[in-house]
Amino acid sequence: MKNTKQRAAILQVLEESADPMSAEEVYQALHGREPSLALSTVYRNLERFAEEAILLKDVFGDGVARYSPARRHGHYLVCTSCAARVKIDGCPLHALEEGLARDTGFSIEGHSLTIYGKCPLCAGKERKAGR
Amino acid sequence: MKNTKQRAAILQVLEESADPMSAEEVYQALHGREPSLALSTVYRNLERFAEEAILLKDVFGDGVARYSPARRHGHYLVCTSCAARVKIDGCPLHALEEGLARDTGFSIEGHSLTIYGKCPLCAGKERKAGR
DNA sequence: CTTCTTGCAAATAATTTGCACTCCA
DNA sequence: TGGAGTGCAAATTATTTGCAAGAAG
Repeated sequence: MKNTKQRAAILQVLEESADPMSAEEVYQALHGREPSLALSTVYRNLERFAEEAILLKDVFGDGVARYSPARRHGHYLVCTSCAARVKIDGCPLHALEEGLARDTGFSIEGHSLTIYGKCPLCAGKERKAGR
Repeated sequence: MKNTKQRAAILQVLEESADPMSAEEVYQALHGREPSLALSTVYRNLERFAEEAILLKDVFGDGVARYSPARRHGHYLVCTSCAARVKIDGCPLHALEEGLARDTGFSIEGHSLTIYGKCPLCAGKERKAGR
């Protein structure tokens, strides 16, 4: 994999972001720095990085794929009303994965976990509004 | 929510399917039974059912949303090469969710969990081919 | 050099939406 | 009957792809 300016920039943006980003968001973030960068280049490289396990690809409920550095392993609790997000500390799955690998012969590469619910604010609003 | 022939048919197909289905798949499955059914109706109702928590919506890595009966709670181990799927028995998350609800004030509605890896067959092939 | 990448523009594919008509409650 | 639900076709939106020009090793 060749080392290009565009690739470095894309990875840098994602490293600096606290949240997973969509292709469009990465593209917007880079318009200042790299005015000629093409959106398709962003797509191509995000996909490529995901294949190489450098980034983690996650398709959210809205149908938009978002990416985050693979090493930064985290899961979120997301509100289905306002999309507020709370990070879940710790990951209860490593133990499970070991057992699965043993039982199925799969070599585990990763996992995607998101928990959905209503945050206290939205739960309150809905109760008042009667949905 | 009114009870229509189309809605009943859509739910029935999903109940009978062992695997989560996309809108397109549901539509195809019903073409014989309900020749005039519109694809947009399938989309609208799947989305509606998901809102009502009757179905569980899950957007896979290929960007296609698939739905399954919400009561049938299951998680899968999927091969990133051939898409083979193995069901994971038991769900280790209910305990985690209780703790989260207490800590964050969220009312938990559900979660989505998929574990990725290579199945023994594909792992073998790649070793031979040298990727 | 020569192969991998990029930019651009055009092509896809999944999903959504406007509108007139239909059917359940 | 009245409004929720449907079918159809057109519109969106995210993502992909072909191709000629450009840059990395």
